[in-house]
Amino acid sequence: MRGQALKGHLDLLLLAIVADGPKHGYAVIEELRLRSEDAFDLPEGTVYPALHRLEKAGYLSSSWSEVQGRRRRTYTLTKRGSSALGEQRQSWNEFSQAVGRVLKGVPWPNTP
Amino acid sequence: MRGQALKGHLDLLLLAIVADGPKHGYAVIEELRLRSEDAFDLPEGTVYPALHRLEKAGYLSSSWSEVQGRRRRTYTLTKRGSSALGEQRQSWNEFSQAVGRVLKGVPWPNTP
DNA sequence: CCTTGACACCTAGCTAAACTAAATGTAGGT
DNA sequence: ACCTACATTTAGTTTAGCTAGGTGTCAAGG
Repeated sequence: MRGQALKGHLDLLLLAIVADGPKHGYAVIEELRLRSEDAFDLPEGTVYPALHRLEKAGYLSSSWSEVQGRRRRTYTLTKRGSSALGEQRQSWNEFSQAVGRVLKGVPWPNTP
Repeated sequence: MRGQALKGHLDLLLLAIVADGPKHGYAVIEELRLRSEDAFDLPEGTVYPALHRLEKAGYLSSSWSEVQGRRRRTYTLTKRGSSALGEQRQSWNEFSQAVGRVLKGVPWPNTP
């Protein structure tokens, strides 16, 4: 599934990563790859704009720092971001369960 | 979740519906709403073009008929569509499990 | 009779998300 | 000197899903 489409669930994933502690963009990418066991190996051009989007939306805040000559932008989950994460977890659950029901086949109870 | 984004998993859902027997577009929409318990209530502008896409891709074949004065285009899953469905089921499973792992938090084993 | 709503199909055009493909720059190793 | 890993940025392409209309049949109700 490498380099595949995240299709609208990227925000959820990013918020979930940052929820476990502030991280800079590059570290978010690594963590996402690590946690998903290589399923999500996202290009920078996907993640960085998404982080900007989330900050603009007020879900993340960022601050610059310099570590060994390299500048980093570290993101922290805001309060709004935290509640957004909660909602998005919820809707992911509903979504994935709904897909499960569709894939399972006919919805009628057993008619023996 | 009504009127929400399906984001790339629509093909899978449509193939799964038609896999349970040939159906015309309108019936696909109803069946999808039924099976998902109202989670997926898709506009025609979403479903019809998707069915056309799937037919063009060789996953569905269609034939016209007339039932009580109304013309219907009925879609049937092709062999290629059937194997595509198999693959897409698989990749849905991997995808949803990967999301699950990310949402669950840190991937390391318990360190007591 | 005429309107409304369910049935049944179609599509031009908009939007936004994910990606490609570049660019910039530091640090460390060969 | 060059390459790779680290770290960030963004202009531009693609495309999926949706909006918002259009066409037409049939049955029911006012």
